[in-house]
Amino acid sequence: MQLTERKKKILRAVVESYIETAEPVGSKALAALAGLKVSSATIRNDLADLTEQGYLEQPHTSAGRVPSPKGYRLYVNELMEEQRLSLEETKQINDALHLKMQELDKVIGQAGRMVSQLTNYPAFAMAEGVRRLTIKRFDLILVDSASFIAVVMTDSSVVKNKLFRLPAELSEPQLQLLTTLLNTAFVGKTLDQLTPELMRVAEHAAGGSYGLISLVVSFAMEVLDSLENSAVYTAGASHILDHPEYQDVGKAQKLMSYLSEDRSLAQALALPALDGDDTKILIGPENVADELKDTSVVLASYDIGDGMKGVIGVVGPTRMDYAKVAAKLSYVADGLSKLFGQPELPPGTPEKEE
Amino acid sequence: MQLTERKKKILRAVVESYIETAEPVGSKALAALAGLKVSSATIRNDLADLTEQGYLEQPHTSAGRVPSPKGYRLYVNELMEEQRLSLEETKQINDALHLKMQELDKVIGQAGRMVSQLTNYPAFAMAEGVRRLTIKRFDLILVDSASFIAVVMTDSSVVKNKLFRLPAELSEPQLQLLTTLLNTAFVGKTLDQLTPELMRVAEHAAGGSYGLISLVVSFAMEVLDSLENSAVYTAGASHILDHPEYQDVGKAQKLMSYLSEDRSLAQALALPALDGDDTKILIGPENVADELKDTSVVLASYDIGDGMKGVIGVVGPTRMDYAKVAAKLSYVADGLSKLFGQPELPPGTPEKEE
DNA sequence: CCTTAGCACTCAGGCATATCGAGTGCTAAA
DNA sequence: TTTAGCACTCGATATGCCTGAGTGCTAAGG
Repeated sequence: MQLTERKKKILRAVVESYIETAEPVGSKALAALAGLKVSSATIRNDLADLTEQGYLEQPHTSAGRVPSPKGYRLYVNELMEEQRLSLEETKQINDALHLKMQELDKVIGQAGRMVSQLTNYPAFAMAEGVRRLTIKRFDLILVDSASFIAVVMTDSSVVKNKLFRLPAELSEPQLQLLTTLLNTAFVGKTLDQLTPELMRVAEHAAGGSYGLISLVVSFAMEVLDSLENSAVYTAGASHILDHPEYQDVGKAQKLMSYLSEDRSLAQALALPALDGDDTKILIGPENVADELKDTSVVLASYDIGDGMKGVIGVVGPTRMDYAKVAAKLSYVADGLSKLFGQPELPPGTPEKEE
Repeated sequence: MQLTERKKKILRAVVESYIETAEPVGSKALAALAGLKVSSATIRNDLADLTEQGYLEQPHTSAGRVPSPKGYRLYVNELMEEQRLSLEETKQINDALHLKMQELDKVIGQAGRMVSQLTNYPAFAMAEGVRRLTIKRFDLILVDSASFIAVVMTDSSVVKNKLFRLPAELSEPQLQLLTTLLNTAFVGKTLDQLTPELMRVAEHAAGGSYGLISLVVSFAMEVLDSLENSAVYTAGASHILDHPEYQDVGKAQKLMSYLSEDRSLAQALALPALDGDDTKILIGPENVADELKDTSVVLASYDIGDGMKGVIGVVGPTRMDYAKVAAKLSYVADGLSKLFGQPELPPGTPEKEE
C-alpha cells in the first residue's frame, strides 16, 4: 500500500501547516501552499483517500483535515526533514551547559529546565537508576570535638557528605578507628547487603561508640537508595498552557497532575527502553500510560559514564514540531554525554573542540 | 467607625460561605446560614452598608456579595477563628518531616512540596540568603593518583563536596600541602574577599600544581554563591487549576509563569520581612508584585540555625481558606525550625515530645 | 484513467433575541 | 429598627438564524 509521491507531499503539507497553525487545513489552502500544480478538487480526492487509509482525520464533516497519529508517524519516519540548529541556538545551549560545573543531579535538573525553555514544552530529565551500586569508600573528618563530616563515595564516583553533630565528645583516634572499620566492613556491598546484622557486628567491634557506625551506614544507604531510585526532574509544566489544545482547563489539569507525579512518570519513561542511541518519538496512543494517550513524547538518552544512562525529553500535544524538538533534544543529550564524559580540567586549559 | 456585632457576623458569614462555594452570596442564603434571627431584608440593609464601607463587593447589580480585600483583611484580623489541626493532620506532617534526614536544600524543597499537597495551593520555600558567609574549612581526600575530593565547609555548617579528576598524577604529601595552603589563605573570607590576586599569590606559593588552588577555590566560591543567593523551591503550581478563579487559562498562565520565575518570586518574598515570628498574610493588592495583585500569599518563617531564617508559604486566589492554610503553614514552619535546631541523634535515641 | 470545474450539502461559530430567576433597592407598615 | 412586598436589573441560558469554509459527488475535458 504505497502512497503516491503526490499524496506524500500532501500529507507532509497537511502536517506542517497544522503544526504551525493548529487549524484544520483544507484543500484550497493546500493547493496554494504545497508546490503542487493541481487543483483543489484533485487534492480533495487525495485527501479523501488519505483519510480513508487513516493518515488524516476530520473533526467534522465540513472542516479541513488534521493528521492522525498514524499520519504523524509516517511524517516522522519518512517525510520529516532533519532540522539543523542555527549557530545561535547551539551557542545558547553550549553556554547554558558549561555555565557551571555542578553536582550531577543539579546538572540534570538544569538540563530539563533548559530544554523546556528551548522548546516551549514541559520537559523532564532523569538518570536511569538500574545499576546496583556499592559504596567505594568512607571518610570521616573531625570538625570539632562534638561533630564530624562523613564523606561517602559510590563506585559510580558520586560523592555525598553529611555533617553529624553528636551529643558527646569524640577524638581523632576514635574517628580513625571508625573510618577503618567502616571501610573494611561495608565497602563493596550493595544496598541489600547492608543488613542489620552486619551493622550490629561492626558496631560491636567498635565498642561503645554511641551507635555511630549505624548512623554513618544509614546515611550511606540513603545515598545508594536515592541514586538507584533516582528522581525525575520536571520543568516548565506551565508551558502546556501555551498550546491551544490545552485551552480546556480540565485537560490541562489532568496532564499537569500526571506530570507532577514523579513516580508514574519515571515508570512510563523507563519502559520505552531507548535501544538506539538516537532520539525516540512516541506519538499519542503509542504511549503506554493512559494519561499520555493523546500527547506525544520525544526522548533522547545520554551517557553519564560508567555505563549509566539518563533520559531527557519533552511532552506536548501530538501537534508538535517534531523536527525542531528532536534536533534540540539530541543536541542537548550529546552535550550532556560530553559533559559527564570529560574529566575536570583546571580553568584555562584549552578544551577540545570538534 | 465600628461595625455592629451583627454586621461582623454577617461579614464573617459572607467570607466563609464564599470561601467554601466560590459563589457570590445573597441575603436569603445568609438569613438561613448565619445564626441570625433577622429577615433577609434586614440583612440586605446591612449588606448595603458593608458594601458602601468597602468590605464587600458586588460583581454586578443583581448578584450576591463577595468579600473585597478589605473585607478579607478584617476577617483575617478579627473574625477568623484559629484553626486547630486534627491529630491525623499533625501526624501526617510529622511523618513527612521526619521521614528522611536529608541535605538542607532537599529538606526545604520537600517541605514546599508537602505544604502544597497539604493545602492544594502552589507553595514555595526558600532560605533567606542575606548573611555574608565565609569558608570555615577545606579538606582534600585523595581517591586515586589522578583524582581527589574537595570538601568545603561554610561557617553556617553547610558542607559540600566535589570530585575532581586530574589530567596528571598527584601524591598524598602534595595534597597535604595544598590543604594547609587553602586553610591558611582562604578560611574566614567572604565571597568578594576571594579575589583573583589572593588566588594568584596562593597559587604561586603552591608551586606548579596545575592551578589546583584556583580550581578548589572556584568550587568554594560557587558554594558560597549558591548559598547566599539561595534558590526558591516551588511546588504544586498545577494546583492553581483546581480553583475556579483560574478557569480562565490566560490568568492561570500569567500566574504560573510568574511562579516559575525564581528570581522575581524570591525578591517579592524577601520584601515583606517577617517581623513577628508568626505567619503573615498578604491579601490581593497588599502584595507588592503586580502579578500577585489579585492573589493572596500566606507566609511563615522558620529558623535554620546560626541566626539564618527561611520562608515557606503558599499562593492562591484571595478566596483562600486563610484559617486552615495559616494553621498548617505555621505547624510546618515550627517543625522545620525544630528539625534544623536539633543535633543529629543516633537512631533509637528517644526524642523529646512536647 | 486522471484531472478539473461546478454545485448542492453540511455544520461549527457568531449574533441577535427571548426567557428566567436570583438578588437587589426602595417604600410603607409594624 | 425591623419586616413584608414589589418592581427592577442583569447575567446566564436557550433558541433560532445566518454565514462561510469546506466537503463529496458528478459530469465534462485532457
